[in-house]
Amino acid sequence: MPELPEVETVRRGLAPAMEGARFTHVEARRRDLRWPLPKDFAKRLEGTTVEGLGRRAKYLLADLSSGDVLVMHLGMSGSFRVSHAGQERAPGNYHHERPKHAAHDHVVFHMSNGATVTFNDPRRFGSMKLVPRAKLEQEPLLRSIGPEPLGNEFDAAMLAKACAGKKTSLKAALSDQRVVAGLGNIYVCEALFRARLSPKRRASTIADRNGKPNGRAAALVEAIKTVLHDAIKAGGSSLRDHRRADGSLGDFQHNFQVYDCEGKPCPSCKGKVKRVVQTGRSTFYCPSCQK
DNA sequence: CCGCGGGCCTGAGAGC
DNA sequence: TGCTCTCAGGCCCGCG
Repeated sequence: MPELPEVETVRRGLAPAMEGARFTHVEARRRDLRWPLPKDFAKRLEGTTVEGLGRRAKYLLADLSSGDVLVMHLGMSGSFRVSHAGQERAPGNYHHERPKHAAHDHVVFHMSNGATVTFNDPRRFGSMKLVPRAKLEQEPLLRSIGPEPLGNEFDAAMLAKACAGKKTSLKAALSDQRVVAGLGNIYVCEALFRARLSPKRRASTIADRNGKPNGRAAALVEAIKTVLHDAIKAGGSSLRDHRRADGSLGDFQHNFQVYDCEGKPCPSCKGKVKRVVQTGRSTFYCPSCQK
């Protein structure tokens, strides 16, 4: 899945189909997602209107007229597709059959504006949950998530404070949603490269003894914001699963400097990009540029 | 509390 | 061609 730029791309694609529209019919074709959908999932949605579609970290949040918030996560392989009445019928197919479901189409929203929004997720690490708006603050899935990296309040002081005293690596710290929201394996690698910091460096070394930020913290914040902005502008990265809601691919994978570039020349020094495994996941970096 | 490793799933791609 | 193996963008949980 999808890290922050991919989720934001999906949100922007879904918003025109969902905001201001009512769920006329909901199909919960498979309820055994990461967490089982409740039996009354479809019933609780039908008849309600989507007042807004937002995002927090890698979660999509649909604010509903019923007073619930529909919390959605794409897991590793989840995607949404939007289609409109008539569009799904192939030319020449004059039988008035219901459109066929593709494999792994688990949830289908039929909207009052004629849009059909389909959630597809082969690995089923994705999830949906209905949470009363008044209880959103206490929602365990969201409660301990750190600052939004593109928000004004996310700065060097905040990142340094979150990393101060951490014995773990910068790679692990930035991947921790409690430190900063929305980064995953790709954008952590890319941000560290742009900040010229080693993924193996101890996280605490971006702060001084009092938890105040140093130049490394400032460079890292700048790199995170830049890489996320650029990736959103490109519609996210399409490696295996991610597509925009209209089916088109994101473009940012062409701008990877190190991610998935093992053995290729570093764009900066022309040395070789190296792959190592940290906490069970691949890390890509340039050992000579990133210190 | 912290940090790590396992497990959840399916599919794509490499190697034989 | 077909089998087996490894790996994949995330995150919760239990362990030490």
